[in-house]
Amino acid sequence: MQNDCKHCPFNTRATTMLSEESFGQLSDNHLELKFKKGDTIIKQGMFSTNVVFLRRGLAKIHLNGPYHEQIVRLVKAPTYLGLPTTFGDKVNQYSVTAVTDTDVCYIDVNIFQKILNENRDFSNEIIVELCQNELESFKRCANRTQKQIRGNMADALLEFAENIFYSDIFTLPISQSELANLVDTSRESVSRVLSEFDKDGLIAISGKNIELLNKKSLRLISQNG
Amino acid sequence: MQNDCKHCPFNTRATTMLSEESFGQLSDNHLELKFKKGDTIIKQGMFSTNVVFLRRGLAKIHLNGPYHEQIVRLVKAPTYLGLPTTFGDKVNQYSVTAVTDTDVCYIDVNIFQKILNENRDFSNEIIVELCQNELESFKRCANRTQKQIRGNMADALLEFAENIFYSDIFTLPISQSELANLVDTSRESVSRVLSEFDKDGLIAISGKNIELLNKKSLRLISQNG
DNA sequence: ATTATTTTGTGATATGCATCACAACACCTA
DNA sequence: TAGGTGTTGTGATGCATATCACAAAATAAT
Repeated sequence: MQNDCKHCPFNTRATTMLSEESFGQLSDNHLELKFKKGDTIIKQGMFSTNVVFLRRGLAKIHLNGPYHEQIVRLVKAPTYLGLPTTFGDKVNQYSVTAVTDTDVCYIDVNIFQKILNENRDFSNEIIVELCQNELESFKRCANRTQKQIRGNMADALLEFAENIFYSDIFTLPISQSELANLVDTSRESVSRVLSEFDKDGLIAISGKNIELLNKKSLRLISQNG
Repeated sequence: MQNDCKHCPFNTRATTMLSEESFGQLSDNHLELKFKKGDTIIKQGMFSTNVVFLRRGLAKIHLNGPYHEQIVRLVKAPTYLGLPTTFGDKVNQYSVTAVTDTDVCYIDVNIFQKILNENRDFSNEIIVELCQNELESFKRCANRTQKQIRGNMADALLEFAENIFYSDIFTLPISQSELANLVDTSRESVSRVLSEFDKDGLIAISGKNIELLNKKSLRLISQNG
């Protein structure tokens, strides 16, 4: 509604090649929204007729586990959210919550499907992304279950620095409780391990700010538990 | 090579609608193979130019974890295997091993891609399958980490009965060691829990044969840890 | 500012499960 | 039929980490 999608800076190699008609429909059938940190972007159990394109920001995917809410992964822009809803029974199977302030586009499901069908590059792109997610799930599964806390914590810190913030200095985007949930441990263990890492000179903590001082050692810890 | 794909009984709603030309190319560019229980169907690290269609049988997906091989899931026919290879760098990112005797088709990557591009129903089908896999990964992740051994074992047994063998009496398709690996525990714990379940009258064990006697209780255990 | 609420640090304790150890089977091979 | 090789059952022990408990610090609310 607001903008012309054709000139959106978030177009990828595949989406820049859409037809004029597709761009027109897309422009007319999307909704740009801003979410504040902590806002719910997708709510598990709700009926939805939109795909969500996360343009800017960081979000967490979480769902109802048998006992408590479980964060299964952090996702960073740009990415599409809610594809399993779109291609399933139109009921959100997980929740997505903004971890930072976030810009998203809600795209009507039918338009999205239509564009997908008319643009093989785009549908390939989606398939590639889904395949990569699958692989990551597999690897995370193997890691989480075989490593112990220090290893998983080291992984998480390296992940933040290398794949999310692209800097060895960053502010923890989530609370220690959430981090504990994400790496499958307890809040207290997260606190203890961070203290240990700090004491051992691997990281420097000041409040929520963390600097990785010795990534080599962190990688070693990641490998040796 | 062997058969005409058009008359293959494993065609789905989407694949029966392929063009004559596509069927011709498919027939000329696929390889039907049989694998014995224990055979390697896909080998992690190997270069591959094929998608594998699992037509009949049961297989396990496993990959190199940080310390040891990790089974991430069992898959049953019909399904496509190796999609992340096809849509990635053509190097297998995981291994697949036949758990029962198995029939598969090796389909040339280029043909597969071509057919995918020419058939929106088929590519939708693939996207749907990938989305479902993602959801399952999420749920399994939440379950595995929140439940304890008895709960995960109950899940595994119910999964065998309800989603794989469609019968409350079945033969364990994998060894206790493998099962332990799959449910993230030790071989000894698997043995112990099975004994307990048997002692409590929830299941009846004779050799590798298992009968579920009280699925309601198993579901309860699944929920309460 | 002052109170209320959430987040964090750290000790003490409890426990689920891995690991070790070894015996009893089962299964293939010669 | 024996003898190797992998699988399974079950006790004893140890350890990583969850849980409990509470204080300190930070953040939000009034």
